[in-house]
Amino acid sequence: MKVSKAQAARNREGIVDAAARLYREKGLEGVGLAEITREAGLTHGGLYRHFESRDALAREACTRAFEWTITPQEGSESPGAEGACAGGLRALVYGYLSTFHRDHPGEGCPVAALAADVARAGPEMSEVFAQGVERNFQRFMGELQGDDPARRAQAIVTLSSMVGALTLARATAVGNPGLSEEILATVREQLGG
Amino acid sequence: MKVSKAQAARNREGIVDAAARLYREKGLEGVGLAEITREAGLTHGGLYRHFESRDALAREACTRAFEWTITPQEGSESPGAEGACAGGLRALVYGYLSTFHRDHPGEGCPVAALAADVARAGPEMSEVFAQGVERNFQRFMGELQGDDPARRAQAIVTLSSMVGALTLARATAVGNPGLSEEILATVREQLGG
DNA sequence: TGTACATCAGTGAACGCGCGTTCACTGATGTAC
DNA sequence: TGTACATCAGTGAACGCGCGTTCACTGATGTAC
Repeated sequence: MKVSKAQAARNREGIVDAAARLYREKGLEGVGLAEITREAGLTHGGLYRHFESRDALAREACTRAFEWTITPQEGSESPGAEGACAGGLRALVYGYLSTFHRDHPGEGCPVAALAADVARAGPEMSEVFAQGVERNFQRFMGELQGDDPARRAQAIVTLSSMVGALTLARATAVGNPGLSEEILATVREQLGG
Repeated sequence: MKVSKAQAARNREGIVDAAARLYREKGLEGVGLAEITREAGLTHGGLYRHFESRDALAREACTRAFEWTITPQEGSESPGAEGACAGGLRALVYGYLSTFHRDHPGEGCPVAALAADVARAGPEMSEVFAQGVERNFQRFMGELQGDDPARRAQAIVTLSSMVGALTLARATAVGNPGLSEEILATVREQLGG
């Protein structure tokens, strides 16, 4: 049956939200359209009223996932002995390299969850992704001090380390939990002081 | 038709080699058994004489991929002004964070290519992967100076940065080539001096 | 060394299954009068 | 404001396709005598 325009818009948002979460959890190749629409409380047939194709939905889901932001870890501000690290930055690093973030990719950083899939998903997806990455670099530069080119370099290096460490921690989490925790702890202490 | 034991062994190796390359190129979910056996010059039916299942082959392929080693980049030794970086290390970093490595995942680092897929592939695969990662940390520590716990920490941080930077560079390569090159250059100059 | 035959690596058709996509249909919405 | 009807979001069956896996079969290998 038909549905009000407002409800249709809400349904569309629900599909994008479900896709953004499921793709991060199971990978771009690991989820079908039936599962995504079911998660949004719909059936798969109506999906093409909203999206041209599976790839078009995946691109919107990727954009949506990039609206995610790191949750600063509470209690890691260390007001006394401040390391080689600006105030808010330490909490960001600790939040990103946390066991919770490692174990909840569906609500986490889209770069760590999707980058490898994106590299194989064609030019349009790569463009969407590159814009998200650039926006993250900009946002991260706001947290840093120093002159501009050096600030940007530091943002790139720090974010690369965080993405790499989280990726390694996830892949080793089940097979060698001690190693996984060691990677998280080592890199967050290095970056966060 | 039957085939000599020596030929059968060679065929088996060929399947594992093809799988190790194709999985790194297209992801664990992006290649079928038909394509892998075809690449090895065989048909798909006989695969189960050698491997219990698709997952068992994938595990062997992952082990095989971890036999890969970084090719040091020639001409990047910089014998005069040595940075904050040991001799052979600089060439390793420049080889890893090269455009060539970015564009040839099939013969490259299995961590950057497969980590995200491995995180979703179950406990046995995670164990295989964790062993490969640990072996890479050990190998990298051999290139570093300093006392042991610090050496290990440096190996973990450096490898995390390299994996993250290569992953980011690959995902953005088509959509924003300038950004992709900037990431590679920034991180290799930071790590390699 | 020669012969007879059991073994088994490899072939290719077939299976059930889930995928992305299409489409005839339903019925509440929203518009024209 | 009320009525008649066109619109179109959503349903669910159906499609062709490729997947992992199975299996009857082939015929060279390698062994027993």
